[in-house]
Amino acid sequence: MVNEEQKPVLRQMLKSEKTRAELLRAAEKIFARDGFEASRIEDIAAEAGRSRGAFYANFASKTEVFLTLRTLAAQKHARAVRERVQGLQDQEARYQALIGYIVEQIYDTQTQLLQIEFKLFALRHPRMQARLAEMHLEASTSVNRRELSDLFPEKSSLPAEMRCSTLEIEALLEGFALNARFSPKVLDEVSIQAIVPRLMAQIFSRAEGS
Amino acid sequence: MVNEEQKPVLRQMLKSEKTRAELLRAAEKIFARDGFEASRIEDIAAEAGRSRGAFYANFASKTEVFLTLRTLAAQKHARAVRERVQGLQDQEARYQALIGYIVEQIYDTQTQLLQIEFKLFALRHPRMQARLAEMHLEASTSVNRRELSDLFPEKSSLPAEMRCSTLEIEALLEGFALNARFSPKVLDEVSIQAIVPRLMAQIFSRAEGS
Amino acid sequence: MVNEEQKPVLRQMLKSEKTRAELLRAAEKIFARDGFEASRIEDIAAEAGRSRGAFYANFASKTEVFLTLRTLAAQKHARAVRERVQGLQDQEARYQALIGYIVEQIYDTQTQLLQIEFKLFALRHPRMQARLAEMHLEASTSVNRRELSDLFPEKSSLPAEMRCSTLEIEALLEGFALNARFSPKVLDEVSIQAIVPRLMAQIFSRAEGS
Amino acid sequence: MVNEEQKPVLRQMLKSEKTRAELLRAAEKIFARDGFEASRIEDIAAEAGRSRGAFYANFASKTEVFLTLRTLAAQKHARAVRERVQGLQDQEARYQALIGYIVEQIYDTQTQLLQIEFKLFALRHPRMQARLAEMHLEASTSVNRRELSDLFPEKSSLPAEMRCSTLEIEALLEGFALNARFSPKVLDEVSIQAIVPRLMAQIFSRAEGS
DNA sequence: TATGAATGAGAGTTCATTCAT
DNA sequence: AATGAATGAACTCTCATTCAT
Repeated sequence: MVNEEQKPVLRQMLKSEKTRAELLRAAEKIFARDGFEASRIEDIAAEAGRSRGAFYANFASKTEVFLTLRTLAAQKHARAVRERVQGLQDQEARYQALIGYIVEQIYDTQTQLLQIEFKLFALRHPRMQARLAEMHLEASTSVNRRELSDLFPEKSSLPAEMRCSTLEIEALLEGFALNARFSPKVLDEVSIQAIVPRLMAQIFSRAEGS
Repeated sequence: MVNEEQKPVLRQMLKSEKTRAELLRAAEKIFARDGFEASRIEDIAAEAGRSRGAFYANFASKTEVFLTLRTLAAQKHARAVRERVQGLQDQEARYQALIGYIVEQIYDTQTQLLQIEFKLFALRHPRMQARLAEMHLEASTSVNRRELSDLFPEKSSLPAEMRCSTLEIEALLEGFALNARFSPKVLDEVSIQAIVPRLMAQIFSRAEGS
Repeated sequence: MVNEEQKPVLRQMLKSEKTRAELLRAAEKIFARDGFEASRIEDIAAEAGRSRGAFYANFASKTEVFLTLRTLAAQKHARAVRERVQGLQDQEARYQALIGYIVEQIYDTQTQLLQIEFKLFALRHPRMQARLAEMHLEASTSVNRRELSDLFPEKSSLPAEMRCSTLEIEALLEGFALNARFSPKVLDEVSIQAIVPRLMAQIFSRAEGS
Repeated sequence: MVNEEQKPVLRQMLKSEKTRAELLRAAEKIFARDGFEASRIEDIAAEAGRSRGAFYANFASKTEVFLTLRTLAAQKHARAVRERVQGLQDQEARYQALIGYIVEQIYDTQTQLLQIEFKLFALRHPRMQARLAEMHLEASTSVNRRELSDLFPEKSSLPAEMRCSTLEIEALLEGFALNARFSPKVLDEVSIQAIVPRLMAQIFSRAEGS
């Protein structure tokens, strides 16, 4: 049987995939906790229950794992939007689902802090900046375009504007996530719920209450 | 005579004040450019035209100079607001002056990036976080309170809300400054002028056009 | 039947011999190219089209394969001398054949560089040095003794001198091979042909033209 | 007085020069003992009674200190030749002085092993090789040319040949030094004294005894 | 026997900080 | 106060070797 020979190899590959996945999860946590610069490979490896060597068997460098993480985050984001929006026939329902998802994002502080880290990283590595920004926007708007094209007909026809509103929303998310973490007592959930949806409405060109 | 001895001492003090000022200016630039972690004392000293020794003669550590910088920035911010607003009798004029100043701030990327760095620093040093957040808000709202108390009477009576809107504005400024630097082509000056004032209005008046 | 079981075993042994031979060839190339210290097991395995595991299935360590290589080189050298000299009845012809073989050796840079690496290795591992030097000379002079005893009758009776001239010749070969590789433009083939045979003659006959 | 201010600075510079000199001496010893690749910065620093940091305050890298060492060795060599030869009016005396110096060199095993290391380094770093070989020969023959031009009139007019004989002599020195260290019992001082001067004479185009 | 993921000691290098001047 | 040589801990990354398969 073919399985007789493939099984061990397959098991090894699965094991290795598990190590890689563990390392990615660990890296995400450590990067968000300590920031890119202050994160130590050893901490990432330890968090994953692996050794430094295992890290370097799976990633070429600290930079590589960081950027890999961003690509995966973009994919995850795309999947999440799709899941929320698909199946909803009503345009208003889809809009509300989208807004709901975005507001939720503020509370996923780890993700938002990583986004901030990623953008700081990009603008501090001028050689990569243009490429990274392009990749980031391509990933973000490709989701929006496919899933939300009919939701904002007047905008979807203008990719440039779509990219722009994507960044505007991200600006809100990142700014509020950072400040909520910085001063959770002052910028608490109640305050955020009170203001963010109204700001979002402005971005989506909808007057409040319309 | 006393002067015989004081003059050189005075000159020394002035010289040392100049060194300190140069180092602070340099630190601000380098921290904004490279981030707190990646900034090197040597680069700061070199940018100031001084040596590592001069740095340590004026500051106890990298952390100290960074935090000193924040205090100074808060004072500078207070002075700037005062200058813009004072002398304007008309309430609407003062409001416009304030809004104008805030929008301007987005383009002072160095300052906003430093604010982001500062907040990231705070939330990554849990022991200091509460104290740093308190200091930051005290400095920010003390300005607002004194200068703007009659401008937003209903708010100034509620320090908690004032602190909250301060953070909301900062969230906007930081989020937009970061993303404008990350992707200047997409989030250009035109886009920012189109959206930020409207978002600001939401925060201030809590109703568009009110 | 015995064959039922031996055949696969034999096949396995042949396969493993091939692997071992491939690894040895690869090791020789990599060691000569990069030097003992800088050579990586992974490079050797890759050059042999095998994996790290195959290497360790055949050799206990990097050191072991390196020393094994020297033993094989000595045997190969012995075989080569025998093939050149045997069957030549004329003493002068045998001398010329020998000189010819030695001069050829200079151009086998890989072999000479490995000899240099081997001797450097020996003198940097004091515990092994005496043993390695003894092995090396035993291998080298055993060839000479058997094959060349009647060629230099007065010398073959003095093993000590024979060992000495062996090292003298090796000194020439290694020195010239190294410098020819270091500066091939200056120490080119013409220069080498012009000088090395004359130097060799000095070592063999201990008098020019005798 | 000018000294009042210069003294401390001068003392610091001297101290720093001493550190650099100590490190160079230590590096020479360690490189010769362990080889370039196996030498550890920590060992060099410890041998110099300094820390790793002191090493990097004086040299950019392991490679840099190694190459610096070669330049210094070339200068030292030039000085030594000059000292031996200058003041000797008789051409034969100068020739003998030169030969004597060269033979002596064989016993300076540390220097010869470093030369071997240097050449191995060069041919394993193809990008630098041509430049290193050129530098090396320029340094070596510039000595010979100035000091020995009238000694070998027919050769000094042909720089190419001079470079060639330089390499030939180095080949001898390196080959014999290596093998003498490899097997000191067999290739002892007596054997070397018996053969090397005669080989040298061949290189200098002088029949033995002429 | 052979694979290659994983280990972990140890390498070169950096840099905040100290200290003699 | 200012210099800059020196320290040494800590970093990223490499690689000989081990081990489950």
